[in-house]
Amino acid sequence: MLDIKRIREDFDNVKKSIESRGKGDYDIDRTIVLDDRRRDLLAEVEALKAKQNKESKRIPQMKKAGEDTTELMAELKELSAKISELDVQVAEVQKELRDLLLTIPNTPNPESPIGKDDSDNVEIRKWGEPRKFDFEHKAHWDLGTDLDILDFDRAAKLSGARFTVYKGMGARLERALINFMLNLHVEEQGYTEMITPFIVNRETMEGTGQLPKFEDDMYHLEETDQFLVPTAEVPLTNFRNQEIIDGDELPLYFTAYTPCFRKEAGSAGRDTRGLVRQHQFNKVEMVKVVKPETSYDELEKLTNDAEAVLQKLGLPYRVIVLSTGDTGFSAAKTYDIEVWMPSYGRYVEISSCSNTEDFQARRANIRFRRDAKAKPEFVHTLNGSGLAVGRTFAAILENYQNEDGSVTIPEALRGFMGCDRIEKK
RNA sequence: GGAGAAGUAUCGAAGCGGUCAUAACGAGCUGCACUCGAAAUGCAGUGUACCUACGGGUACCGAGGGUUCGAAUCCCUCCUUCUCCGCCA
Repeated sequence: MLDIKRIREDFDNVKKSIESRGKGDYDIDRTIVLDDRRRDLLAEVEALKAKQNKESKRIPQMKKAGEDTTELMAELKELSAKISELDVQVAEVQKELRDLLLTIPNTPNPESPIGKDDSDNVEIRKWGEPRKFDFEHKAHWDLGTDLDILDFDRAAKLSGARFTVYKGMGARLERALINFMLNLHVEEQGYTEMITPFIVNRETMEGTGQLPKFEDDMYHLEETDQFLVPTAEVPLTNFRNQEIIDGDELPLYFTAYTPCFRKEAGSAGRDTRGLVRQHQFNKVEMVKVVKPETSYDELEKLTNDAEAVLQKLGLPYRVIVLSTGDTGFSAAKTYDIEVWMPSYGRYVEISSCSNTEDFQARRANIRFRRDAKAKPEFVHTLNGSGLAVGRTFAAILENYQNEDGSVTIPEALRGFMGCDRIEKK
């Protein structure tokens, strides 16, 4: 959520920045109109309340003095009615303003390339060389099915399209990846491991920006008005919401494995085969809660932390910075990490690392105090996948496949797997 | 799921429908004094947000409603925690 004060004071720049994302259905001009109205109403009602407080205090005094309070009470009753009326109006305007602010995306960082979509993203760096195959390589869905470690058909029978059953060494590999990633983040990169709820309430989803705009993409439990998490970013970022954190505690580094649930509404026909786009997938997520002046350094480190996973697995990747038009709703700046996927013949997104600055912190009300006497300030929050496990699984199958259909296990995973290859039984 | 109890500022905790609630009291924290220094002690200060004609004003006692001239206090709904029972990995 943007600061209404900032919108007021720097209106032209904020508006220009938002509009660099491309067309949106939000009306920024209206925030000022509503805020003006809010201020007027507040001034009016607060003056009346001041009078009400003052006059009401006279009643016990008058009673004590034996005076008649009937007239004053009648007067105050009228005043009270007027205040109630104005209070309703204030509440309405405030709600309308908040609802509007909740639909306005974050202002992109000025360094993000201006552009309308992913075609304007800019490659920052590359690591590793895509493998040249001297045999006809297969896609991971065929490899997985042939090795009998992935079962898409029976998953469809259980649940529907875009679900997968991992079987035998497939399940083992998925679990190995989760453990490998978590160990790396915890032991070498200083993150605190968390296991969070996979179901969260509406307020929590609002805090990170999934709601109110993207409710259609989320799995909703109607009876209790709760949601299946679309990413661990949601519970991890909101973990300290509504708190004023002691500055000495910062920065906070959290990591968690969760399954992620997404309806993938609007992506019909895209990536229909394989593990790339599922309704339920596993992900290890990293979240940072930091002081504002450090957040861009932290973003670089966060991105490096995610890259380390791919480097240790020996998977070729590139890092791109998203254009303003492709940057997510809550983010000010985002690096995507894309892994080389032979079946696609291109790099495929496997991690997304974002600095949301104070956008989520405002929504979730996460503040900190630099020292005992300082005023509370909003923190900056960052999140990044480290990594999407299913896509990593797919990348390993495809990049490490052998001519006979077997798959070599990357060095770093062998301790978790207890073997160095998966082959047909 | 059933019965009961409780949610007050950083923590503990008091609080009759108003006149010592701008939330007592205790602890913590900050500053000062005392001290070679520390402890102990003493004194002072110490919530958040919004509005502002910068003089002040308003709101917040789990959340949201209601009654009243006036609500932390009375009523209703919901949430959370604790205890007991039931069920259960």
